[in-house]
Amino acid sequence: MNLKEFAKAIGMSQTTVSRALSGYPEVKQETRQKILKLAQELGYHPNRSAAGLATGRAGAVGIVLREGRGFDPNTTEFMAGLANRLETRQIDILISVVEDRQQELAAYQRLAGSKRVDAIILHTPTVDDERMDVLKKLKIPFIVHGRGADGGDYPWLDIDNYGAIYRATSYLLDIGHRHIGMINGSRGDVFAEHREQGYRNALKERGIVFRSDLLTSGAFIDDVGYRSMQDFLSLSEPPTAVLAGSMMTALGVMRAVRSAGLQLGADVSLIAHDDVFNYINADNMVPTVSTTRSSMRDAGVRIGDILLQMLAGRDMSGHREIWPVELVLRESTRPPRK
Amino acid sequence: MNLKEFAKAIGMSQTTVSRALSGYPEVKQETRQKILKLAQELGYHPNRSAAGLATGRAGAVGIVLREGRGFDPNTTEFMAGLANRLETRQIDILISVVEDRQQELAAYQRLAGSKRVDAIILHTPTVDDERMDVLKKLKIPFIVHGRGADGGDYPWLDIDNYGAIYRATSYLLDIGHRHIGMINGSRGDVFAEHREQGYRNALKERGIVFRSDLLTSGAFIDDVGYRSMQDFLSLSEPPTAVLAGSMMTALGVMRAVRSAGLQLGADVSLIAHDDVFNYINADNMVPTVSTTRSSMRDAGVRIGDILLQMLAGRDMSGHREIWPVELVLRESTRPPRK
DNA sequence: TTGAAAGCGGTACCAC
DNA sequence: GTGGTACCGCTTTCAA
Repeated sequence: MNLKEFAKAIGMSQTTVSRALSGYPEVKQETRQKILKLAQELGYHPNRSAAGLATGRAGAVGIVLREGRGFDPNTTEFMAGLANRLETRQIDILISVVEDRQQELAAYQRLAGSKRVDAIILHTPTVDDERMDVLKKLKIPFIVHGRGADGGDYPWLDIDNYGAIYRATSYLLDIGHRHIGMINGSRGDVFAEHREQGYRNALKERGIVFRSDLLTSGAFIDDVGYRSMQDFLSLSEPPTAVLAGSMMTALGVMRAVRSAGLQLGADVSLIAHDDVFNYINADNMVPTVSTTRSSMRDAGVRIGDILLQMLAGRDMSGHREIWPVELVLRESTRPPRK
Repeated sequence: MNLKEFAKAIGMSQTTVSRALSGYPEVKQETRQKILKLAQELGYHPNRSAAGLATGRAGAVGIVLREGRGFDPNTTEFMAGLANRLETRQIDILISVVEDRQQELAAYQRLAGSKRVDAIILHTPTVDDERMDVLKKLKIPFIVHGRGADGGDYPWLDIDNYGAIYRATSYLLDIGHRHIGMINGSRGDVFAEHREQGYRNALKERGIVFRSDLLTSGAFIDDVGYRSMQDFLSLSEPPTAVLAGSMMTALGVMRAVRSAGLQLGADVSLIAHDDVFNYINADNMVPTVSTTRSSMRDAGVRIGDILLQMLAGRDMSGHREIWPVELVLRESTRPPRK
């Protein structure tokens, strides 16, 4: 059934029906209620393609994920929050998966050019990220989860990665650690650079010399945590405390510590960054793991909010948000053995 | 730029341009190449809403996820495969997130009614699943990942959950275990029922009496594994081997075993089902974990294949696929202590 | 507050 | 092999 048929069936004009269903104010309250009810009963749903063609809006936002990186638990958690928020306005999320940067740019071209989405969400910006410029040229609204190296003139929302690691490192120094290892995110990702700065500055302020053999970087997977920790433990002067970039990394670290016959907390301290997943919980580990905590899901919800405002035509170009990160101390952090 | 403008700019008719871009055979090869090149250069992309309106096809498939269940690592892995396959034909994936079954059905109504998607992917069917009937009534093509309790007359792809657990259980019995715990998926999910059948039948064939205190069920999260295992260990006759429904569950099991001062492999054997994630690896655990293995990602790719055929108009209604599951033995399985 | 009708940008039938 | 043009179903201006 289309609008014409439906309007005829209930004895109204197409115009009035369309207005009633789209919530325009000029329709009498009573008329709207009646139409809404009838649409429900007869099962009439406006055709999205037709509406999109007429309005120029797609009613969807796009997000492009890179093969092998995209669908990790982090992104996933973020999307759950995002979807949850957008669902309230019937805005759908359109997902594309690409293999490399090249293809990603092509995907933006396609999504924007064919007007398949009204806005785009960019995530995990890198130090030399060209994507923001590309999207600007394509004239499609976008928001960045994370931030560019330049903190550019587009809306973004990021957590305080610098502050989180600065505080975590400072805390470890406060309780006496002098050799602190760090297993960071991938080199070139802005958030990882920020974390490294936080780490280095905390060390510098206490006059501790930075040791390059105590810093590794890589994807947030168990294996990277394991190998990095093994490498650390084989050093002539191994770290007495370690910062892990994610809970997955932390799992690997814990594994390496156990394999070496050491005890977490007692022999080696650990603070991991926790994006808060429901299927893996720092409080449930043995020992419980200290974390710098920030909810990926909440970030998704908030970005959904901002997107909805952008779609409503509000100018959000100057919007920036930096979320503080909690430091939650648990059993995995103790002063070093004498 | 729209078709009219573009066609005029390159001195061709709209018809020819449209046909060339959509790959219709009647256009001369040479003409097509020229048009393709020009479109690229001038940055012309057909408007998807307009094309959708004219063809009645949306160029997207939909998948509805339930809050708190949807975006787990399993679904996520599946989607990566799916997206990868659909991308080759520029079919997008549209995601909706809902809170309960009620809302899920409403989402299908909306997706189908407004012709936002051309097909729908259903996953994790339950024993009394009404969704397949709803979609049939909505007359929208769909495919099920998993299968209904009735193995109904719609396309589906599933792994051999029954066989996987039957074999795993049989193996444990073969090497001498007589008390085998099972931490299953959520009650009511068809795959979990199949697994339970496999478990029970293997026991029955060896004349082992089923013990209800050795069977638990719940979400595939670390915590459920931990608690279930703790409960098992507190029994007067605890199991000497355990089947875990997922790798997340396995992590919890391992935690409980360690907490109890026991050693995996030596004191308690473990076989976990592994959907193959890249960020957590059974080979990397200590000890390495035996698994029943099936790639969620591959299933996503294959479902993408089938969907593309359905969209091409092929009748797939009788399509069924059951994938075998590998049993991979590692260090976590050993004969019970005497 | 309601209605008639002109687009929105493609597709695909029909003619050449 | 190529081109003219009547739709596809909704939104929104303009008029009543």
